[in-house]
Amino acid sequence: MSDTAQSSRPGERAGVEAGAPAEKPARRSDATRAAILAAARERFAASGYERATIRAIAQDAGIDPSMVMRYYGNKEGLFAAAAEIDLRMPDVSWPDERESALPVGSGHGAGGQAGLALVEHFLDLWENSEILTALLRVGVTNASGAERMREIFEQQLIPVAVKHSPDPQSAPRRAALVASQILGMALARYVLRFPPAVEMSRQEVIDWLGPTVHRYLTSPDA
Amino acid sequence: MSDTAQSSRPGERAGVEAGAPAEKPARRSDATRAAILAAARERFAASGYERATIRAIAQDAGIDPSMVMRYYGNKEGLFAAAAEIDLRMPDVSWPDERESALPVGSGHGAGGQAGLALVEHFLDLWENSEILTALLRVGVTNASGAERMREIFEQQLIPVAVKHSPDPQSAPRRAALVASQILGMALARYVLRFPPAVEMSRQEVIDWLGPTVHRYLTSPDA
DNA sequence: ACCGGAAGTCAACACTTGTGGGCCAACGGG
DNA sequence: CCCGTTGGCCCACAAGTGTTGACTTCCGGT
Repeated sequence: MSDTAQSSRPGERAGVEAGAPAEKPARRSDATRAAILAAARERFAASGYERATIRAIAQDAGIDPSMVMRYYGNKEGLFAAAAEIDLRMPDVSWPDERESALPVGSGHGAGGQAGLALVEHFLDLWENSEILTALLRVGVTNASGAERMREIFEQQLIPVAVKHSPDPQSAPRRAALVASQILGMALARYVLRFPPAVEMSRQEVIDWLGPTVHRYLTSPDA
Repeated sequence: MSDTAQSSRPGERAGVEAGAPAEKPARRSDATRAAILAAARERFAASGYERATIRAIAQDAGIDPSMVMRYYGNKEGLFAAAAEIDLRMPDVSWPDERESALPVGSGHGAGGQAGLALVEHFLDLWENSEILTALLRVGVTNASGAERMREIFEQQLIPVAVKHSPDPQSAPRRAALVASQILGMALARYVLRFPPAVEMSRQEVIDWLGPTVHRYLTSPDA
């Protein structure tokens, strides 16, 4: 009800976070806003929603807690801003039968290029940004966090599945299967840190999950 | 440091929770203890560690918050007690090449009985008790919750993998892969509630995940 | 040089949380 | 029948939370 919050536009262009509509007034406070967002992502990723206190985030960003309120309205608004993410899923022009000069899927051969590439892409995402960890940590205990994950799943993952599934009607289920395997590995490897999952090499993960994901996407079934 | 807590023995024998050492003095307060534990599991499952307040748990159990402290020492102690779980993994005598009069894995045929049975077992576990949801919700944001999950993984899941993997040395990694797929599906279906994952029928889940799990367990690879 | 507004600080609020101490009631063996 | 033990409740504390409003500082345009 209180309209204390201002427009709330991020503005950084690093890594994964946010798309690039660009062309904003460029306020003087943009640096602070970005600092807050970065600190928020870090804290949300490290501690989840409840333990990531506004005070701690503000301190990380080197400003006063009240600034967070000023710029993002309340804690939920801050999370909503921090959890804005573009998975940058590989486009329609999928590297499916490409020449592939890279030694991708080394030991496996017929693993299915689409599956391998997908797993690879998500490993990159997960390892180069804390935002997915934050999203997962919050999504598991917080209603709006879960809602945000559902949105991302629907808007960014299902479309990919549509392009690759033999039957467009089965795409959502296939996307859910893919998500389950990829989120599950992220859970085991980056959040719960099951030792064997952590110790697996990147290539091992790709070799094991690639065929699974590929099958979920393309196998003719129901 | 304070030894306020008493011995803390559960005592119920329902569903999944706890093993059955049995034969305890049987105190007069056992009913209350069980009520607390049940309420705690419910709250932990529904809200995660931080939002499951001792006060709320006590109210659900119909007693005073201080009783929780008396019986379980502190909140962590309560969680530790509530998260005691026996997965009751099918024994060595695995239904691997059995006659299998049941129409298990109906549509799939060569899906691998071990994989199918495992997935089935976990679906049962997940749907008949809130404890696994509690464990997952807490494990994702709480250090000792994650630790508990690692213990369960190591003590109850790896042994199963050992029995089925061609190479005992690769068993931990195989167990981690299995865990990733099963936890991931639980995450998508029971926690994040991705609509397509929720709408899939039990048999569909079994048919899709069964072969994956079977491959992770038995496929000769690294 | 002035001034309006933005950026930022400070101190406080209302509330919830985990936790502990003190007190009362019921029980059951001697 | 009595009294120690046990089960239970009430109240309070200290710490930490999100959130707010008033105050100061700084900047850029006129």
